[in-house]
Amino acid sequence: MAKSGDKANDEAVTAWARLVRVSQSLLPRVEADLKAQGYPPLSWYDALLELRRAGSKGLRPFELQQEMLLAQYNMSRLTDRLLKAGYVAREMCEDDGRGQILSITPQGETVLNNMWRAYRAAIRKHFADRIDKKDVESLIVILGKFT
Amino acid sequence: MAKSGDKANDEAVTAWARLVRVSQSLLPRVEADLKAQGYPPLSWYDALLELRRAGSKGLRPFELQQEMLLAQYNMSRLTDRLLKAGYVAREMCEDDGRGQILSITPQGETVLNNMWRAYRAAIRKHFADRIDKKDVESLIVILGKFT
DNA sequence: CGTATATAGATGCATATGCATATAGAGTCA
DNA sequence: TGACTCTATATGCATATGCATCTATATACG
Repeated sequence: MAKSGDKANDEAVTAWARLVRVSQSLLPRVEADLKAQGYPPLSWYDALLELRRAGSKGLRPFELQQEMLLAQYNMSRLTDRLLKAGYVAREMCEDDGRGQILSITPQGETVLNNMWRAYRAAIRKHFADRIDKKDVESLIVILGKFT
Repeated sequence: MAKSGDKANDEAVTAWARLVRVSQSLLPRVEADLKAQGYPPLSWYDALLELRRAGSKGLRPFELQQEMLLAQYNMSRLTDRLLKAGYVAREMCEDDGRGQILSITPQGETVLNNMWRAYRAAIRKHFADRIDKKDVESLIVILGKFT
């Protein structure tokens, strides 16, 4: 941040800086707690959660990729790892010869459930315990405006 | 997120999820704008900014590292890149034989200034233009409570 | 002093990410 | 149908990150 002579924008820059700093401070702590308990990265959790939501009809990789705001090649490689770990299953897509359909396996569901306990505890410890109810509600509303 | 039977904590989890999602959505866009204009990553900006703040007395790598919430080896490698680019200078520390002192070079100052224009524009476009004054102020207060 | 422990910083090796491009099937339209 | 374009997914190669460990100096303490 530097001089700009624009009060409103300066404040927005401050808010931006805090947003970035808070997330860059808290996310690694949460991830570290999960890792310390032997769990995979949060991206695995996000993918498995989406796949469970999708239920038995599964998801195409490109759908998951859009949902997770991932680059295509990162989705491709995350898929590899999840397949290798046995947490997702892949079948070829019948109506699109280029495509595949991913779905969560029972082992995937198990790890998702276990991760959720650890994740919830970490969110509580690093975030929820440090913010009051009113601020939580404000954040939900304000951040919810960013689509 | 899953069932927990705890209303307050559920809300905190929602706020957490939005915080993570907003930062994971906006940061890459901002970085992409900078990169499209030929600028280095934001971590370079942060380091150069801290070094400029420190002035002529410079900073020890470990101080910069703490300030930037970086792992030690990442600081070491960021230092390499900044040195190679000519944006920082390194001298040995007189009162600590293990240490060094980093300072920003004139080229570093130039790139910092130029990056700032692009960074400010990107913050405006992706963040400031999408949030109103009241919410900016709320964010500053709420996020400021985290450390 | 001498030994133990702590701190600053670097680095080899494994894994992850970004970038460019490849492959192959789908859609369009003459 | 054939030529073009578009979309879904994969991958080689370069760079970045994480992890463990190394070196060297500093500090503590008997």
